[in-house]
Amino acid sequence: MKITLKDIAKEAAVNVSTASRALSGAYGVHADTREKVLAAAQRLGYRPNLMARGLVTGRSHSIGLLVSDIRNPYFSEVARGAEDAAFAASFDLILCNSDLNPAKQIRYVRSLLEKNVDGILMNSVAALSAEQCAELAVCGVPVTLLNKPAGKYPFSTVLADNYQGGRQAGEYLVGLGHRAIAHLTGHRGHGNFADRCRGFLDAVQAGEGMAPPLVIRGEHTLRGGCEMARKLFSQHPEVTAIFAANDVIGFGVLEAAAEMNRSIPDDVSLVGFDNLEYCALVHPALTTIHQPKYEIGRAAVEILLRRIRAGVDTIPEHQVFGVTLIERQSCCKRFPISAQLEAAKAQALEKV
Amino acid sequence: MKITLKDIAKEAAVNVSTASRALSGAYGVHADTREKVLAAAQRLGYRPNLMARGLVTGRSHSIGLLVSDIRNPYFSEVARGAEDAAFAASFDLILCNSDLNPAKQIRYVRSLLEKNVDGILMNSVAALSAEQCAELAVCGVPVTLLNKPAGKYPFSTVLADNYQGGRQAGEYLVGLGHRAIAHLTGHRGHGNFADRCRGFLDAVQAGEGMAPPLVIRGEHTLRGGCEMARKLFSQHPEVTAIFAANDVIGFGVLEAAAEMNRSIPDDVSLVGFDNLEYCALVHPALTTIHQPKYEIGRAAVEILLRRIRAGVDTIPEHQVFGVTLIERQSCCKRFPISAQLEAAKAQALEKV
DNA sequence: CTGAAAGCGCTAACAG
DNA sequence: CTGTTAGCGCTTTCAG
Repeated sequence: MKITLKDIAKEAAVNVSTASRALSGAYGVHADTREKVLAAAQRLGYRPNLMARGLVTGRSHSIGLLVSDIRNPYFSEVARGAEDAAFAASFDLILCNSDLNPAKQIRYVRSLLEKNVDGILMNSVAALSAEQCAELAVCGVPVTLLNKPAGKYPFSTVLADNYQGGRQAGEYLVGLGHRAIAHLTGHRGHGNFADRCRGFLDAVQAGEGMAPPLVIRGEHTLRGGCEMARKLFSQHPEVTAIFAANDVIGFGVLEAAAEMNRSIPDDVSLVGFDNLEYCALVHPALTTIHQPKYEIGRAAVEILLRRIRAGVDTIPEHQVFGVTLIERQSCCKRFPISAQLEAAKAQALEKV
Repeated sequence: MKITLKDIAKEAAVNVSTASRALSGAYGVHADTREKVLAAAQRLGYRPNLMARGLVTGRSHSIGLLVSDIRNPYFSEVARGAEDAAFAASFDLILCNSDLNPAKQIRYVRSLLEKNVDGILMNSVAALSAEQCAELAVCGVPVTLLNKPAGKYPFSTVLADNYQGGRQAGEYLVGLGHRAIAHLTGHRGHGNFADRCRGFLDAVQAGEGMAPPLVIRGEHTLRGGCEMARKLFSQHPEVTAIFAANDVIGFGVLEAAAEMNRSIPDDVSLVGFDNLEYCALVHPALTTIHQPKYEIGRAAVEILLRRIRAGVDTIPEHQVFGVTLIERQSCCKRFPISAQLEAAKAQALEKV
């Protein structure tokens, strides 16, 4: 038999509303009565029913977290940061794995809304149609997007500086002397990947004597990375460096390389993105672009929480986190055909 | 303005109760009226309020998942399996990270109960006191434990055959000729680790000419594994093999070995437990005991769901999954002092 | 088959 | 400061 407010009101010989006030620690209740109520609640082991409370207050004290797949260590880091921040604010986190499937995504959102979540955190609205985005925009609760610019919609966003990251990766590889570089990324329309790609392409195009960069698209998973790399290795022997749009893809490249007897970094250099813990453990250790995953998750719920308190109609916040290149063992210097060109440039510089 | 049942009742010119029945697809409502109601609901974009429904039905259609840390790839696999099963049954999953902290754990449980979750899935009640376990046992919702025998409490359980796994690891290492083997594990009282340890010790004790096995305890994380291994390498140069209680600890050993210039497997062999995806990627690839993580998560919620439907007072189910050793590159054959002994045995066998 | 009414447990005016 | 009174949105008897 569950203990309700009514029970403790009776026990303390007061009205339920008084009991409610006493327990919610509000003003307007005599110290003595409060004591009495608190004691009764204690004695009976009272636990409030949050559904009932939620029904009247309209808040559930829970937020939805929609990621493509929690098994991706990137998302488990983000999720942990998010959950810690939620816990600190006494909010619960409802975990949803969308697999980037628009139907699943929208079904999750609707279900979260039916449960009256106070806010939604989501990874990718990539696959969503305009109507679906519009539905989200007016759903009545604040939404913050992870790693995706909000575009014209009133969503808050928290992102790593994906453009700069892509650019740094590109510049690094170009600086190492690579002239034929491939980029392995996810399917088109994936927001953060698009920015990484742009940054990378800009860096490559700024290099001299570069072969036109090759962009290969596939699943952004270990399996996908492996498949893309197999294709690349067999069809494009000329490329000497790869920029993988995330570490997990990079790990797939490592697997494919081992399979096909291509040495990394001797035959081909590899740069990843995310700086997962496992980068240091794989062989060779993966050079990558670091982004603060845990902090992104935390910041995302903090921003969401602020907006929940302030109201959906307040203006959305945006936060971008810097990224840095972490050098490990997956890249080598190269002196390809353009070596002379570089030497000449060096001479020119010395004369100045 | 949110659309309620009342709105659609008015729109369809029926009573709310009729609308309710029509929408819940129940018997006892004329086909025509049902059509009318469904059409109205469609037109107005009606979405039921699950808090209100839950308040009367007493069910929330959500279950709590309590793990120590979702960043551990073991748990993200389990969580994904669990979430998929929950999604299939239209249940939501509330993610909680306990860090094995009893205070946090109990706070989560209480908060879940206040939210009226229909069931709880938890990883470890290790640190819980007897009273806390008792509280859980009578909390009113079914509980299923992951990787932990239920003991005397009425919890369902889903576990890998941890004893056999530990035993297989031990036998494998003994069979390879190792005579001084260490076991790196978590702190005492961690259910599944205890069984792995027993299995391992039994295997070692069954070996001939074995040095007494060394058991070192610490955090069951990469950091912890690293620390334990550092200690081991510096204080016990005689050990030639390590059984890590899980892969993550094993990864820590790899890191420590690299740091201290100990070669794995040439100087010391290493076996892990879990068979995480990253085992194949680390260097050297980790030999380990495979357990079906995704399936464990899925089975756990399926069992939980069955019990939710049948009632808390039904008898708990128990399911154990088999494990297998996966050979990779982290182990070497050894011919230590006891080589003669083995040779002698071999001769003896040949004569038979 | 359908409507009326009660109530899930709680909060929030509104009087007193 | 405290009690009374309404609901929140829904399901579920209970009559009709």
